[in-house]
Amino acid sequence: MGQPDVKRLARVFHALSNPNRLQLFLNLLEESRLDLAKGRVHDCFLAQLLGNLNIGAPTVSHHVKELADAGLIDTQRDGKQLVCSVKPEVIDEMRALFATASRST
Amino acid sequence: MGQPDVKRLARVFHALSNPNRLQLFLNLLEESRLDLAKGRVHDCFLAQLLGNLNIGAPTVSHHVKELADAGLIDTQRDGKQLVCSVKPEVIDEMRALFATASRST
DNA sequence: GACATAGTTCGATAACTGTCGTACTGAGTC
DNA sequence: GACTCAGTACGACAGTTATCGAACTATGTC
Repeated sequence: MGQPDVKRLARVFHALSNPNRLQLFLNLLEESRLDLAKGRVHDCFLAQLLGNLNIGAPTVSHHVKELADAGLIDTQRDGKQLVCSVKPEVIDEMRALFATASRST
Repeated sequence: MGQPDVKRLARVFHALSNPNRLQLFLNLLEESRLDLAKGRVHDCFLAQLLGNLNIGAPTVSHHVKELADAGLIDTQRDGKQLVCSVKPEVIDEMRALFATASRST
């Protein structure tokens, strides 16, 4: 028994374990929230997400692929640009994981 | 804005990015839940958490330290044994991070 | 076709990580 | 004190990772 998805979960966490990659993801998450507030679909170009980050394009590309492989984000091309979006399922999974946990009183 | 705690967050995720370490943490989390249900403090000895894990003592010790360094757990000695407990604050932090996020459907 | 833009692929490399075995420490028991 | 038990410290080693620069692809514009 035991949870059989520990490996997959670990891969998710691993994807978030690099500061730059995490920042990338948080930026995207932020964008998604904004877009939800506006009631439209989030269409976030990669270039937008970089803002702060001080890393080269190849590295970014690599990070995006890692996030996608871990199932954290979806990507698709729109012309020249790459459109990124957070996968809600993983968010739900995270929420579930920490939901029942102990609470400080 | 930009969150200044990205590095710390990344360290937390990093601590959970190894399958064995994650399993260790999940076991502890499970124990905590059980203990909360029983209305008593969680007093989980390291040895209990191992059950499934197929790794040597030195490695376990190393992982425990990583979890503690990342602020995920607290440890203290009780005689010969090591007592571990999940730090609620981090759980809260995680919950907050994923709380507002997009929801499917 | 020439050019620009946005991202990718391909090594290479320095740094980090997980695991181990061995040796150690500290607590408790006889 | 001798012994066991639970965990720790230390070094070593194989494997992984983040980042880079250079060359490449694909899309769109002139």
